[in-house]
Amino acid sequence: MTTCVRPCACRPVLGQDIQPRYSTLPMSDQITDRRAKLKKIIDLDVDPFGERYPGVTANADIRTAAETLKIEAGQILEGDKAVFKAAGRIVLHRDIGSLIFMTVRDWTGDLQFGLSKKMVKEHWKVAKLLDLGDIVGVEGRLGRTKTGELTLWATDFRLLSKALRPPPEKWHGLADIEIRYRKRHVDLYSNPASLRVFVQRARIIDYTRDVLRRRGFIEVETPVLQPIYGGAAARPFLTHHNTLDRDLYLRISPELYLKRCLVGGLERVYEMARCFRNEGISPRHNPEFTMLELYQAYGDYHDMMEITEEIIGGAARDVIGATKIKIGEHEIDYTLPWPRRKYADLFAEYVGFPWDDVAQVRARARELKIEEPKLDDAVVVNALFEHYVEPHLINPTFVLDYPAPLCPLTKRDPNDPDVALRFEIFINRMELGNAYSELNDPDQQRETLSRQLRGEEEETMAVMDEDFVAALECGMPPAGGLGIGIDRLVMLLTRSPSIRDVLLFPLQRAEQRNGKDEPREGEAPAEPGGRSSR
RNA sequence: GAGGGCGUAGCUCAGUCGGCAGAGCAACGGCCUUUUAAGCCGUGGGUCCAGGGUUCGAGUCCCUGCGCCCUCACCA
Repeated sequence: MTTCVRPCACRPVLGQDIQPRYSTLPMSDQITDRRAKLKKIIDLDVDPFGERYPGVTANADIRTAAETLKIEAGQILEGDKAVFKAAGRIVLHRDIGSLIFMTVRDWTGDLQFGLSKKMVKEHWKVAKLLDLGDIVGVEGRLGRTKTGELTLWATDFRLLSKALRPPPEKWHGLADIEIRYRKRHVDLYSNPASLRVFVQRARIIDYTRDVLRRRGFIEVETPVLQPIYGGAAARPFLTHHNTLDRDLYLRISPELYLKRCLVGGLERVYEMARCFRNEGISPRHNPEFTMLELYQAYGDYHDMMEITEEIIGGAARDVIGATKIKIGEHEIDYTLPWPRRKYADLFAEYVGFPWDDVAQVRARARELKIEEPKLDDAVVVNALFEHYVEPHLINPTFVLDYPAPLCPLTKRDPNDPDVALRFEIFINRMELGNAYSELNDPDQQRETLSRQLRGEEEETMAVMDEDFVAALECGMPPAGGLGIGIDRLVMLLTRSPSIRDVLLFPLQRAEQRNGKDEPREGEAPAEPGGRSSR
């Protein structure tokens, strides 16, 4: 049992010990100062960590209300309509003797609170002990200062939480990218733009669910722990269940389970699926990420194109409120409908010859120093496609009808067995979604899962899942299926250059604690204070 | 995994040719009833990411390690 890390029943301890005995962290001078203030506050018989504070109006709503109230500069309004209760974190603080102005931020925006010695009376002593970063609540009257700034003049004020650590620099916020990812809580409260990204992320996901609900889909949850991984070509994470004494994989895709749902008669299903791939990390790749997958019985990949447009184009229009959104150097035009281009046509257009001209494909690959002899034809073709075509796919573009060997889970074109009825949606050169007319022929499925492409590493190769094929043998309706990378979608719509900017807590390497960071739990605390040294 | 860049006060950043470790914000003490990144006077604060080397002398040059970012590869 570790010592108590929260002031709860042991709160009086805080009043006695300025150096709290539970902390293993080095105490900077600023933290020492704040703890000294904490003690003073407790000595004033005030709870520095507040309590329920009901009836708060959001800062943005107070601003809206103020527009209809017509407040003159220098005026403090009389009457019930001017009384508001608000709360938030102090982000700017101006102490002018017996008057304090503070800019207080909640998740809707900022509002100036005004505290005067005369108005807050017995609370004044606590008010003088406030620091940047503290969370406060105020009940008061709306007014404007003589410079016209909307101000909530406190008649009552409460300290709702003392901040024992100082916030980052008030103007620049937290800029160090590494610390923004490692200490996201600090990033969120000091960088409003970061907070907004995650609010918008939630709205985009809500919007997606609304679209699917309107279309009659139900949300299901399928296993993350899977005895056999499948549904994509990727290296999995391996874990182990002790009681069953059995190795399990973290899913790389929910596909094979969602298709079992189709077999069972759940005709329209989707999942916001956290997936895990044991691959490299990049601005577009995180080991865990969120993929929307959905399956619609009796549909095909054309239905999936409609849904893709409705989700992505709709979210741009209705959540972001724009049909054109700039990211990096490009302005993406989300105006619907989006062009449908055949893979074969794009290949011929940008590479210069047909994709099924094996001799030319091999020759070009050799020029690019692709190690083509080891690879299957289709893999080489796709390498050329990625090299020559994908850089041109800036505005949303559906790429249709892929070489069949690349698509083991996709129905073949009845008129051309070399082609699979699959599309990928590209935006800003990035693959955002992937959809099939789903293969529902169990014999063909068994065959495509058995066949391995040269050029794939052993771990990423499709794995035969007999249980899944047996499910297909029970009869799966013809269906359209779609996967959309939610993180990538959020990146595009929020203009975020890295997937880490849209994940609250992206995976980071373990810290070795050289330098700027703090010792971990259980390690010896550094010498407190530091003032005496040197 | 390969290549390139970065790491200095709590935060944002300077630091010239190798010659006393700097600024702003934040903090601390003082003044101030209308501030807007408040202002003014004063004060404290550094493992220059870590370890080694070169040198009379290293934040600076060299080597090794760690972390982050970018590009590439794998992948979505």
